[in-house]
Amino acid sequence: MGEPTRLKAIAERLNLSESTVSRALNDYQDISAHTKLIVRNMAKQLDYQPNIHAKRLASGKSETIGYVMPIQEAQVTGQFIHELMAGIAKALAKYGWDLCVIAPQTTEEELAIFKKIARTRHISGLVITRTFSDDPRFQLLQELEIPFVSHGRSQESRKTAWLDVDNELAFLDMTNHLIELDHKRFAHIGRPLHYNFAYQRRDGWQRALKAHGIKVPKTYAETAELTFDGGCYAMQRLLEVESPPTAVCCVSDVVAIGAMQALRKNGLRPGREVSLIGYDGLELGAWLDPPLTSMRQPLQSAGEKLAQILMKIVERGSLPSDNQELVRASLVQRETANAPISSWPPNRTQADNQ
Amino acid sequence: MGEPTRLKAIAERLNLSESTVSRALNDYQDISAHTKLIVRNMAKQLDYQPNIHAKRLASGKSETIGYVMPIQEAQVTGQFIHELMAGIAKALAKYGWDLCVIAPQTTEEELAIFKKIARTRHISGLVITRTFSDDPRFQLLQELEIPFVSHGRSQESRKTAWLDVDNELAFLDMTNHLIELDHKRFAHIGRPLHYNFAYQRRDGWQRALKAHGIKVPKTYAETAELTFDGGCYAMQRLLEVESPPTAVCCVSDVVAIGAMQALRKNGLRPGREVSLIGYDGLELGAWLDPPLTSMRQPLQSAGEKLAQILMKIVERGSLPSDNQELVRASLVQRETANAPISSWPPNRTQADNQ
DNA sequence: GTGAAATCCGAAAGCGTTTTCGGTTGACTC
DNA sequence: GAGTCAACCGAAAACGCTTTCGGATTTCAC
Repeated sequence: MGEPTRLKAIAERLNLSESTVSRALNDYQDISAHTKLIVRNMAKQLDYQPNIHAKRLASGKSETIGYVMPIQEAQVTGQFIHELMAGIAKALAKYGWDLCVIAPQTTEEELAIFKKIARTRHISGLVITRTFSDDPRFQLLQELEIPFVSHGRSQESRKTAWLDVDNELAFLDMTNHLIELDHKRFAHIGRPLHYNFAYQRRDGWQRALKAHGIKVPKTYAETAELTFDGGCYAMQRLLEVESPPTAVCCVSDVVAIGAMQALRKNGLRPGREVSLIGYDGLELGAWLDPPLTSMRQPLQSAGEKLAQILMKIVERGSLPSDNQELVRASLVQRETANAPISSWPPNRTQADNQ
Repeated sequence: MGEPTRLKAIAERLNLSESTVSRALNDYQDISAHTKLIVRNMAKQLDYQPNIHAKRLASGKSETIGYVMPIQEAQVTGQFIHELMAGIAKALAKYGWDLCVIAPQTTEEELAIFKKIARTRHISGLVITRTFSDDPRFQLLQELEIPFVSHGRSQESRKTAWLDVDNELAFLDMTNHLIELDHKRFAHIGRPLHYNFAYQRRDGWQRALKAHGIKVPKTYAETAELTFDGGCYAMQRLLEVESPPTAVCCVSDVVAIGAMQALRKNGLRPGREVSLIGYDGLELGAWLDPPLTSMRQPLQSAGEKLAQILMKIVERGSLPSDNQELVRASLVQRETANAPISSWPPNRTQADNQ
């Protein structure tokens, strides 16, 4: 393969100094247009690629951003993470930056890694996802002065950079869609604690109902673990209340899929007696019977945006608080959200007498 | 945050030279045990972290491996990739190596990136996945002398390092399982070309049949695109042959899920009239109705092994051809593989007369 | 035609490690 | 007690780039 081309080689060929060549390639102002041109041509001709380690050592910049890959909660986040990472990597590649994956096994390990990064600075910025409402990472990263951007917000994210889907709006849209289908009784399967988005999604649901003057019993606000089983149990409980809902807004697709299972077990068909909408827009929702209606957030483009925001902050000192952006999720119409049917729910007393 | 600790600081504190400190930390033979001890203690005390760029520049090693993340064929590879990457990252982290994600948009771009890496050497080895039977990457990487290990084989992989699931054995096991359930007519939905594993899986199915002296019509060897629709169409065709099969081995879970859909459309229930086994062991298979029986390969541990193999090759010059390993997939028993029922298939002439 | 101001480039000092090469000890042999 | 040999450490040269500083030209105004 031969030795790679060095700065030195270009300099010698052109009878220039290394420093001139370096500045020409980096587009310094004090190099003439003509010199820049011939240097660049020669660089191209020799297929010059700077030694990245020397560059980073000399400049003190690492041009590498880290992505903290969540692994604790595996539930179908795979697709999600994959698309997001693809977007991040794509945007970074345009500028020659690297994407380095960090996969801590525990939160403690994660925080320890942050501290290490703060000392070595071999990673110039971080993208974090799966944010919690009360998320220790936000404070630590700010203390350590590590530039970062989060996909999702937290209580602590007033002054930090983030990109988030407008969860509240998504659930407002979702609920409105069901209202337009002429449903009257709307339930919500949310998540008890922890994740920040859970609150926002429930709020969106509530706001839509309030805007239309719709009141629902407290029992309609169910919660579940973010798993298939969680959704299944929650739906089961909803079916057991006095007068069960005809439309259910689910905090995630996985939960919705669990809910579908509960419906089937009760002899009901999702989208007939009870309409369901999930959230995540997972591809696999299309493979179910019936295919799951859902809300989808853009992921690949979100990844690209995250990378761009981070580069802006790292490179150009952009203020984190100037980089907060909400994106809108869109409805993926499939077959679990339809107009209600008149025969459901059956008159409870009748049903009880059977 | 203060300046990070440098080698110099340790040297000054201990009245040693930087070179001695460096060699002490790197466990050179010509440094006394006592010196090593005090140097290490001081390093710990000052929380010393070497400047990674200086280290890599000086040593000429990058201690970074790249993972080529497939993005073209998104179909549910997300979970797959996620688990594999988690394993890779975990193993690398133990040795302080970095995992750098490369996400080429096209094959051409991928090959161009390889060429760039060959020149810069800023990545010391690659992990590639989704291998094709006729895969141009194998030859190029060998030519470029870039160390790499593949997850999956290719025609060209005789002399390269790989880790692969024993696809043939997996489908042998899968088919044997159905044979033990007392099925008599076994079909296979495979994939036409391209992917290497497709051949192996079909061969495993055929070998099991041959070993039991079972003969099946040629029409039982179906092929499909690796998608939901592909599986759906293939199953539909299988249902239309003279005497349809009672057990179907599917090349992937997604294909199997499509096949389930085709069964339902024909008023059949997967696992009753027709048994199905998928391949991949996707979590989502458990959420279907009925839950899909499948074969699962270890992914996280595969990732770890891949990383270890690569480090061994890069660091200790281990021969690629000494690093070829087959792992065995295991059956994930769920509910789509059961004993055949006597009422199926109906007598064809009867059915036609209805 | 002088001085000042631009314009352009080279010299050289880093950046923080690793690694080679010698040199200084002290112990050991006979 | 001279010579030999380990054992241990320091000096210094890399590694390949960036960036500051100043010097040499040229340009321009007057």
